[in-house]
Amino acid sequence: MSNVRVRFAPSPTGPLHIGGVRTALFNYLFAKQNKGSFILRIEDTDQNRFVEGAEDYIQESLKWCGLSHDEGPDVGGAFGPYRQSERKHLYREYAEQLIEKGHAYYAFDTPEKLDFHRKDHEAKGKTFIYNWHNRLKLTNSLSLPPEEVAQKLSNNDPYVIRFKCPQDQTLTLQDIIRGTIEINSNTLDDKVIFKSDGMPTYHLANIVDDHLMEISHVIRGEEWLPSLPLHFLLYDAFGWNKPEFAHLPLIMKPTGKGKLSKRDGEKGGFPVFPLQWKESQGYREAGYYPEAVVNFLALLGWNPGTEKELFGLHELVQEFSLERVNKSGARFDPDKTVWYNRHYLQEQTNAALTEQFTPILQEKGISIEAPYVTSVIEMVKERADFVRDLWGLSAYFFVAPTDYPEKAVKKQWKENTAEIMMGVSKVLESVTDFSSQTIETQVKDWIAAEELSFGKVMPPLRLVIVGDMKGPHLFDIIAQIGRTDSLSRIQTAIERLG
RNA sequence: GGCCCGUUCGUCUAGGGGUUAGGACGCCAGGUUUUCAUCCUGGUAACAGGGGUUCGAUUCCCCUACGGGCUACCA
Repeated sequence: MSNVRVRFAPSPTGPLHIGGVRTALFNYLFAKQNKGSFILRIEDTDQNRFVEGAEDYIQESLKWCGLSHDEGPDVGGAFGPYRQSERKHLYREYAEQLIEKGHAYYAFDTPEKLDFHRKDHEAKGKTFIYNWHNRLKLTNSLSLPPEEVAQKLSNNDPYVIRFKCPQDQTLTLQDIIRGTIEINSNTLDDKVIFKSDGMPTYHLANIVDDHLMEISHVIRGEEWLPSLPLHFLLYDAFGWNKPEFAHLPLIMKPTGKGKLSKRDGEKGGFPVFPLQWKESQGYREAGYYPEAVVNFLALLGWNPGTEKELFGLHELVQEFSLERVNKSGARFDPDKTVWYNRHYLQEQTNAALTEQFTPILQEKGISIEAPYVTSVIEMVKERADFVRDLWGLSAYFFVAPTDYPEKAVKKQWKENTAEIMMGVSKVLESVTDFSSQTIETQVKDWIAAEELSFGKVMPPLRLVIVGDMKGPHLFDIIAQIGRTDSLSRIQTAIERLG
């Protein structure tokens, strides 16, 4: 494929949704696979919906995911500017070009009037469509005498420019994912392409910019499929070559109806945004690795056709293909995202995890040398899904237990347990080389010598050392916390439990 | 309502005219660990329904149902 150029074109109206991240990802993968360019274009033609900080948020999100763009508002490029608001001066000329060619017309109908028509039709159980069957009954440069049109224009009467949709045509559309789609042009409406505020609508700006920026493939969400006929028509009206199109399936709610929304995240306790946005937490803040987010997003709607499902970004670039993207919407599965994160956490080195865990330890008021933390991590990391899980899994390595679960005490603390623990204390005091292996051998020898059973010694010993019936190999823990701490934990437990 | 897109285990999906319909997540059970978790092994569970076409359909076609999207001077 020669000269692939794709763009991710979000609107800065709020935080980037996880579905938007996937659209960006698929664009990125396709571009890189074909040695092409991945372009970021900001579609801010609706000044009413502009949200402060949204563009920065988009940039930061893409960066966090590792999806760097080759051209964009921040890095520039040969086809700039990359914000549509900064390209404003371009669009009117193209809209007027369409009018000259007879593909578009001025329309003077007020929003109130149109609203009335729509409500009126609805009341009668019909749908109001501004197109071939009624455009001559409405107020526009097709229905009005030329003098009156000229008059209105010179009066600066507000107007929009509408695309004149052709009549009685069967349009044949091509989509890489969906194949051939046929549609009757009579069901289409004369979309506004240029607004009365002097800005183009999405449709015009999109086509003009994709053309000017020499976009080769338009990869976007399925919500755009209904406007594909218009876009085809627009390209033809301008006499331009079309890019290829691929409409991605949507990401749906884990349960219930409709597409994934901010509310679902709040209800289900999982993020729907890559980064924190106001009160909504992001994947980053929730402790996800970007590798995990990229991996599960890639497999949501795409698969390699093999049983492999662990992919780094680089592997995805190699193996991705639009042809293997599914047609149907995919329900979002929060459990699987956790599973992916777990995988990427296990892949971290102990040193990296130590670094990631240290801030959490500091928050808990623990300051201890890194090698200690690293060996603790080595012991507990296989149980963790997130770095933050590490604290719950390892707190007893840093802080001696202060109380013991009632249930465990009841089950493990018998009449002679204190005495047995005292005996274990003596063994621990006498162990010369305080390593896990040595401690284990000597304690076991002692148990044998005393003719005790493991069940009478080990469970209560775990309870006093850990403060709970959980954790790694007990002798590893004892060796890790050291002789002094171990002895004092046993002492404390005897005092408390009698 | 109209237009368009879709429909394989609960979920993500593989597959494809004749298969024991495969994998993953989740769930359940067993094993390991004298703990908990991990881990290992196994199990549960699906072709939306009805018509065609065909020797044969889950696979191709049609209809229905269901799901989804769009239907703004929003993207």
